[in-house]
Parts: sequence; C-alpha cells; structure tokens
Amino acid sequence: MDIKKKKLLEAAGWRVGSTDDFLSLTDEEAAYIDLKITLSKKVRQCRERENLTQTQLAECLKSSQSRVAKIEAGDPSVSVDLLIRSLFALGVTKSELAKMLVSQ
Amino acid sequence: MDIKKKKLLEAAGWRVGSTDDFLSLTDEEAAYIDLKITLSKKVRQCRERENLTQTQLAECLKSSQSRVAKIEAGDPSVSVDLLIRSLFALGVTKSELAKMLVSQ
DNA sequence: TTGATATATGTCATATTTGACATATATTTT
DNA sequence: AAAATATATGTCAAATATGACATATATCAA
Repeated sequence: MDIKKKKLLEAAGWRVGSTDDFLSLTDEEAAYIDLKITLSKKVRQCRERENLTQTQLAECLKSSQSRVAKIEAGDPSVSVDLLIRSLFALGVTKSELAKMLVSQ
Repeated sequence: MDIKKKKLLEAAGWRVGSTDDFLSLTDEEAAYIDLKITLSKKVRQCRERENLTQTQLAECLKSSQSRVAKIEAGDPSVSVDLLIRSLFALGVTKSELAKMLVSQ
C-alpha cells in the first residue's frame, strides 16, 4: 500500500478507507492533488500575511466565508481555478505563483 | 465578464497587455486569462513533442478529441483544472509546470 | 465565566464544466 | 485528384463546482 498517496488523499479531505480506488491512484492524479494541497496552504499563508479574515477575502472573491474555509482546507469540492483566482485576488503574480509550486 | 468578447479575442489569438484596456479587466481577471492562455499553448506544445494526436491525448485523459481541441484553443469552457490535468497526463511535473509559468 | 469574533462543516439550488456526438474544415498521404 | 487522417466548432445532457445559508466549534478579550 502506497502510504504517500494515502496521505495525499487524506490531507486533501478524501475519505480513504480500504477502497481499491485509492490503490489505483495514478501519478497524474497524485500530482493534481499535491498541487491543490500546495495552493490551498498558500492561500491561507497569503491571507494571513495580508491580515484578512476569511470573510474579508470572501468579499474580494465575491464568495462566502464558508467557501474560503473550504479553499484553505483543500476541500475536494474546490477547483484549482478557485484556488488560483484566490491567490490572484490576494495580489500574487504569475511568477510568484510559479515560485510557490517549487518551494513546496 | 463578457464571455463573448473573451471568446472573440481568444479566437483571434489575442495577446496579453492589450486585453486590459480593451475589456477593462481587473488585474486578477487578466492574470487568470493570461494563465489559461499560457497553459493551453503548453498543452499543444507538449502533445506535439510527444507526437500524439488530439484523439490519443483524449484517450489518456478519458476525454474526447473535441475537448482537447478546446483545451488547446483556450476555449472559455475549459477550466484551469482540465488544463493542468492535461499537462500532468503529458508527464509534466510540478516544477516543470512552474517553469512554464515564467518562461511563457 | 461571558460575549464577540473567527473559522469549520454540512446541505442545497443554481451555475459552470464536462465528455460525447455530429459535422465542418484542414492537412497529409497515396 | 481523392482518400485518409487530423483538427475545429457547435450543441447538449450529465457531472461537478459554486455561493449562500445554517450552524457548530474555536479563539480571544473583558
């Protein structure tokens, strides 16, 4: 059993029991989940750096506090689109985004 | 945002920089569209480098040729999620993805 | 402790994205 | 040239993501 992949899924909020789905997680699926986790952590980091509450960031995004909470929790219902739009709303540039990907 | 104007410009192969004035986009909207254009170009680049047809890539993605065409055309109906999953399916790593963002 | 504020979680109707299909148009091969 | 192959475009039902809401649980100051 691949512990790394299991931790990826669990951290992302997926229910990982003893299902066969988990075992067949491909590299690209793992990379995708890994990316989402990375980005979600960065959103929280950037928001706290700007001293914003989740509610305030939600206003910038024209979203809701509960969705921002899900963004930062790496909830499976949150798309990479929303994660990246959140970072852009926090003033992150494309090259800063690139750095975020390599610096874990 | 005006989806029709966006699509018009995309079909015409618009460049970043002129989009701001023409569509009066916010910085974050411009950054988001710029990112999508960058990624869509990279998908085509990577696919051709691998000597795959759109149909073959579609098989890897469990999608369809027509959607791959839309991915590479930067169609507004295509999410960043799908763009990035396409790149991962083409074997691109997270750090390579990061380089793509800065090298344009 | 209490109250105030911030964050987390669950649900759901609506909105957006999706693969699939038909078909048009290039592009290449013979 | 035609035939074969590749790519583009439009449409649509189904799948997925979304904001909004209720409410639970922290966190912190008075």
